[in-house]
Amino acid sequence: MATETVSKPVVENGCEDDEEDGPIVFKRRSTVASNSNQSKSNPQRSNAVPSTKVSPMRSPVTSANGTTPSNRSSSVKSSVPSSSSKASPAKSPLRNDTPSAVKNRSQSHKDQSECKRELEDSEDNRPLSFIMSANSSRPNKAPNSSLKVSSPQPDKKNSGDRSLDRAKRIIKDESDDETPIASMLRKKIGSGMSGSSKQVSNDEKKPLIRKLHLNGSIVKNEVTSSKVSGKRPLEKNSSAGESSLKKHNVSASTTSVKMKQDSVKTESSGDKGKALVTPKSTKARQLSTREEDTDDDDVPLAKRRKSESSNSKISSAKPKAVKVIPSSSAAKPKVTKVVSHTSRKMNKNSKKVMKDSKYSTSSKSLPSGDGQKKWTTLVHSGVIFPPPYQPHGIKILYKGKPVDLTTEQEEVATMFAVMKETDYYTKPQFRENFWNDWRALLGKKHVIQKLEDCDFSPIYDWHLVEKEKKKQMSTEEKKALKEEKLKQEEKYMWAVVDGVKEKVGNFRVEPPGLFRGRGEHPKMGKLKKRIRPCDITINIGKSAPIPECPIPGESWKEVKHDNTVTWLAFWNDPINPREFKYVFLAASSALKGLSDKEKYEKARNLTHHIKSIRETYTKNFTSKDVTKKQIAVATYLIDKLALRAGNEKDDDEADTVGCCTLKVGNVECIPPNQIKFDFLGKDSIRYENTVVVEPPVYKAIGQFQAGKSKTDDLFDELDTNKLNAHLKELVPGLTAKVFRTYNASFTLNQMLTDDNGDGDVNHKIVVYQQANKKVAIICNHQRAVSKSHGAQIEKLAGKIDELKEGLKELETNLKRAKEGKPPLEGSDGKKIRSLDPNAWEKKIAQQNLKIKKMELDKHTKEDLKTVALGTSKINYMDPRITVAWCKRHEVPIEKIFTKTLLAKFAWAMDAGPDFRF
DNA sequence: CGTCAGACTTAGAAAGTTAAAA
DNA sequence: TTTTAACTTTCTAAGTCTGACG
Repeated sequence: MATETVSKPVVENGCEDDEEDGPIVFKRRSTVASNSNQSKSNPQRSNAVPSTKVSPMRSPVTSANGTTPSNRSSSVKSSVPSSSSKASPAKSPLRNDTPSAVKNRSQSHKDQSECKRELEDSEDNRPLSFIMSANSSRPNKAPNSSLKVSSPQPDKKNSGDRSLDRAKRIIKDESDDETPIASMLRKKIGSGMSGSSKQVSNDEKKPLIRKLHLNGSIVKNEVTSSKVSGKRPLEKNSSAGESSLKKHNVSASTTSVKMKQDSVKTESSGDKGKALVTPKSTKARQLSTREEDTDDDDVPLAKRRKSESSNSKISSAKPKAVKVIPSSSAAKPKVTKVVSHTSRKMNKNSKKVMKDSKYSTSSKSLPSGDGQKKWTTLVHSGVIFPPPYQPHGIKILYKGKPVDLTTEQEEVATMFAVMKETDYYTKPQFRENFWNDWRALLGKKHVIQKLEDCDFSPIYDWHLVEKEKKKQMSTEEKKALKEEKLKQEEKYMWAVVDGVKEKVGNFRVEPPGLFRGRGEHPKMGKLKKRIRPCDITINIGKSAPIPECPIPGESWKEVKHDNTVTWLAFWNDPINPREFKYVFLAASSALKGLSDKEKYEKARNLTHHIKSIRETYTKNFTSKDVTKKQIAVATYLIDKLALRAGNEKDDDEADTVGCCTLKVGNVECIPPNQIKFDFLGKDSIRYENTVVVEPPVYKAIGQFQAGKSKTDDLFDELDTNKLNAHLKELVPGLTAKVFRTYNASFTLNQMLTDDNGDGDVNHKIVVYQQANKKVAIICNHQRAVSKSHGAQIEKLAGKIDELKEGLKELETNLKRAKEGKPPLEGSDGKKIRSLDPNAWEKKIAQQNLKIKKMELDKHTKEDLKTVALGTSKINYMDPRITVAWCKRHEVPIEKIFTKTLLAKFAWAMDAGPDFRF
C-alpha cells in the first residue's frame, strides 16, 4: 500500500533534526526562503523552545505501523477498538526519515511512506509562521494612522489591502502525500501516557452533553420538569443537576465511543465502496449505499430516511424512537424516552425519522435544508431590534459652514464620521458608495454637493467625547447599565427546542450602518438600512405562541412553522437582497453540536478512504480526459494544501478565489517541479505558498495554463459541483471541505500523539499551541498584526537588554567575590551587599533563566503575530482529540477551551484518553 | 446540466473582559 | 490604582453545498 506513489505527503515541516515525527501531513511547510531574514535566527529558537512541538515531526519509525510500541496508541487501540485503531493502521507507515536525509531525499519516491519530505531546510519545520513573518509582511491595513504604524515592515506590498501577506511556504515534498501519515510517532512517551486521564474538568459541560441525547427524545414541552435529568437544566439549577449529569455523560460517552468505533471498523476493511460516511449526516446517508453496515447508529438512519418516507418511523430497531406525531400541531412528542444509551442512538434516529413528517414545513415551500426534521417543538421570543436613532444635533461643516441635516441624514452622516480613523474612510470605493447612498437622502438639490467639501470632524469629535464619557463611568454605573440591558434581552436569549432550553446565537437584529466588506469589495460603504419587523420572517413551532412584535404598530413579515430548518428568523440582507441573514441557535445547542459531531465523524471516516482517493487521483494525473485530469489535480491540491473548494462569485463581490476558481496567474511553475501559489482567498486573505508537487501534477498544471491569459480559469473544465459530484462517487457524503477538516484534525492528532509528555502543565500547553499553530498555518488562518505589536516587541527587547546588563554586573561581582573584594555599586548607585561566590552564581543562573524566558516570549510573539489560532480550534480540530490529550496528560481542559468552547464541545467531553482521530 | 435560492459553516475584526504589569 | 496586554465574546461578512428549476 502505501507505497509509493500516491501518497506521500509532504511533510511538512519538519525536518529538522532528528526527531521529528513525521507527521507528514502534507501541508506546507514552509520554508520559505525569505525567511531568511530575520527569522532566521530564530529558527532555531523556535524549535528550541517549543521544543515541543517542533520537533515533533518526524518520527521515524513508523513504520510499522506507525505504531510503535510505545505508543499508546497502538495499544490503546487495541483495547479500544475503535478509535484508535483506525488511525494507525490505516495510514501507513510513515516513516520518517531521518534527519539527514532530508535533503536529499526528496524525491525518493519510494519509500513508502515516506515522508520524506524533507524539507528543505531545517526550518521547515517550523512553520510558516516564521516564515510568514519573515517575509511578508502582512501588514494590515494601512492607512489609518493609528494603526499602521506598527508594523514593521509594512509596506511591503500591498499596501492597502489587507492582504497580508503572509506566509509563504514551501512545501516540498514530493509526493508523498500521503498516505498515511503514519500516524504516530511517538517517541517519548513517557510521561503521561498512561492512563491518567482523569477527568478533566468535567463538570460543567457535561450538561451539554446530555443535551444531545435528547435530541430526539423526550420531553415535551414542558421544559422544566423533565429535564432534570437530561437536558440542560436551565441554568439555574445547575448545580444540583450536575452530578447526575456527569454520570450520564459518562455512560453515554462510552457508548458513543464504541459505536463509532464499530462503525469505523467495519468500514475500514471494506472500505471503499461503501463508505459510509460515518456520520450520520444526512447526506451521507443518502448517498450511502451501503447498507448495512453497521447500521447501527448512524447509518441506519440514513437509510432510513429514505426509505421511510413518510411516516414510517423507522426507527427501527431501536425502539424508542420517538414518536412522531404528526399530529397536530406541534407535535409534541410524547415520547418517552427511554433508556439512556440507546437514547443517543435513537436520537439520531429520531431525527431521521422525523423527517418524514415533513409535514412540517408548513406551507410553503421549500423544504430547504436537507429536508429532515430538525425539531418537534420550538418556542422562542423572536428578535430584538436596535434602539431608534437618537439625534445629537451636531452639525457637519460644508465648505466651512455648518449645515442643518434631518434626523435621517444626520444618522447616516454620523455612521461615516465615526469611521474617520479607519482605512475605509480613505478608500475611494467606500467614499463613492457612501456618497451615493447619502446623497439619495440629501436630495439632488441639497447644499451639499460634494463629499470632499464636507468636514465631519465635529461629529467625530463628539463621538470621541461620548466614548470617553462612557469609559469614565464608574464601575457601578457600568454594571447597572449592563444589568439593565441583560434584563431587557433575557427573554430573547433563549429558545426551547423539544423541551430543552437552548441559547439563541444572534437574537439582535443587525443595526443599520455602512457596509464593511473585506478586501476590495465593490459594495463597501453602501448604507445598510435599518431592518424592521416587516422585513423579518419568524420560524416557530405551531403550538408555540407567536412572539409579539417589539415595535408597536408593526408586524412580522411572515410566521412559518418549518421544522426542517434550524433558523428562528431571517431577513433579506439589505446590501444583497437576494441573500439572507438568519437567526440560529448558539453553538452550544444540541442541534449545532450534533451537526458538529457529524462533521468530524465524516472527516474522521475519510481516514479509511484517503488512500484509495489518492490512488485514484494519482492515476488520473495523466488521464486523456481533460476534465478528469483537472479533477485529479484539483483534488490533489485540496488534499495536499487544504485549499477551499472555490465556488463561482459574482462581479459585485470581492475578487477572491478557491481551488476551482484559481486563475492562471495565481500559479507559477518553477522548474523542476515546484508550484508557487499566490492568490486572495476567503476574506481576501492572501495565500502565498511554494510547494513541490509530483512531476505529473507539475506537468498538468503547465498544460492547463498553456495558451491562456493570466486571468483565465486554470481549471476551465471544472467547478465545485463537478468536483463534489466526483468526490461523492468515491465516498458517499464526501465534499471538498471535508479535506480541510480531515487535514486539520489529522495533523493535530499527529502532533499530539507523541507524547511529549514531560514537563509541567505550562510546557504542555505550549506543545498544544504549537500543534494548533501548525494547523492554523496549514489552513492559512491569519490575523492582522496588532497596532502595538512593534512597540511591544521593542519593549521586550529593551527589557532583555536590561537583564543582560544586570547579568554583567552579577558576573563582575562574582569575580570580585572570588577575589575577596566587595561588590561594586549598582548602576543606580545603590550599595549592594556582598555575598559569597555560590550565592552570586545562583543569582546568575536565575538571571539567565529570566533572559531565556523573555527571549522565548519575544520569539513566540513575533512568531505568532500573523497566525490566528482560534479559527482552527473552533472549526477544524476535532475537540475529542484535545479532550483525549488533556486526559492523557492531565491538563485541565479549561486551559485549552474557553467557557464557550467547552459549551460548544459538550458532545466531545467524554472522549476517552485513547480517542484517536 | 447549469443556475439560483436557501441554509448553514467558517472568518477575521471589533468590542468587551480579565489578568498582569507599572 | 491605573495602564496595558492578553484573552474572550460578539458581530457579521464570506464561504460551502444542496436541492429545485428550467
